[in-house]
Amino acid sequence: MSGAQLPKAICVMGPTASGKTDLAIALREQLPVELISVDSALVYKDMDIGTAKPDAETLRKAPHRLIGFLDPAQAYSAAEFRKDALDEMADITAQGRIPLLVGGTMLYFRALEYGLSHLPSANPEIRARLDEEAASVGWEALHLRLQQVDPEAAARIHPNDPQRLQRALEIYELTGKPMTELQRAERYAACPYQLYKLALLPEERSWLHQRIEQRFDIMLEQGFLNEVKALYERGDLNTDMPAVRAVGYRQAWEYLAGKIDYNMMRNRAIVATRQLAKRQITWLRSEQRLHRYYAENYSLPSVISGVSGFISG
RNA sequence: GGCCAGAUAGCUCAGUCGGUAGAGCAGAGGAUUGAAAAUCCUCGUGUCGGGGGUUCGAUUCCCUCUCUGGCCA
Repeated sequence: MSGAQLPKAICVMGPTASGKTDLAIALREQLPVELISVDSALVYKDMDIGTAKPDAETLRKAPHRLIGFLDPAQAYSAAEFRKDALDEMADITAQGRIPLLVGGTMLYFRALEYGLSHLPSANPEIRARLDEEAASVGWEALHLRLQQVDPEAAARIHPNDPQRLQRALEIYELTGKPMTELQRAERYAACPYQLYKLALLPEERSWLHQRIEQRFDIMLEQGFLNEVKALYERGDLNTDMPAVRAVGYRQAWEYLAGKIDYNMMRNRAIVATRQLAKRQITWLRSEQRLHRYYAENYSLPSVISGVSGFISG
């Protein structure tokens, strides 16, 4: 139903450790595509090993956009991603190539495809104040307050979900309008591209679990702890920052702070990665018009022929 | 070899003054609009180590065997 004249773009989705990067690089070797990363952790500089960022040599041969451009002290957002990705996509399209978006941050894919409501961006002062309030009166009290100003949002947001509670209250303070009302209004234009979405999903969860564990041990061998130590010793980073909350980094941080021992760090990091993969898979289940391939044993030629059909179709 | 303490959900453990059991973690399912690798919600039947005894009834008491710690030789 969307215009056939729209430029094309490809999405390669999948949970962490499913082999998305390898597939994207293989596709780039055979098709006129340029890669854009869709990953909330890969945006950071100095976080290479623990985020499983493609190494320098790989990036030289197969450049990825939206990788390693942000300092770990900075926050990023789905809205910024959407804008940055659209800019990169326009650039690639102007060169006569096709954007291939690869990653595992499903909210970013959604924001790109379906757009976002017109909402104010995060306001650190208001958030800090709400945190203080919550510390003294508790989030339940703030949930009650939300009930007064935006009963629908209060009904949707669980009292134990501080992050969303805070966001809803923040929006109300910034705009004087309930978040629900703003979300009902029209969203920013959705993606002005024709998307071909494919996903790598494990047929057996245990296969992914094994890969996750092996990959973390390789990261440790590659000096993951030194990488985190360098961040830790900067002194200006803390565990409230999105970068430091990333899977693996958070656990390594606790280890460096002497709060947990090495084995606990390793186990918790692996567990956190499995849980991340599970959430990613949950997103993928509800994804519409998705071309699904088994991560364990898909056939590259058949993926290529599917994508080529889309490109020339 | 003797003595003591254990053996209960995938793991760590609680508990039943005898009426077949429950937490945390793990795991699974779900939500997801400027933090999203985040933040939340829901889900717990397992020969209560094996065998025997007492009892209306034993995972709970008794005996015995096996295994695991610790102490003494």
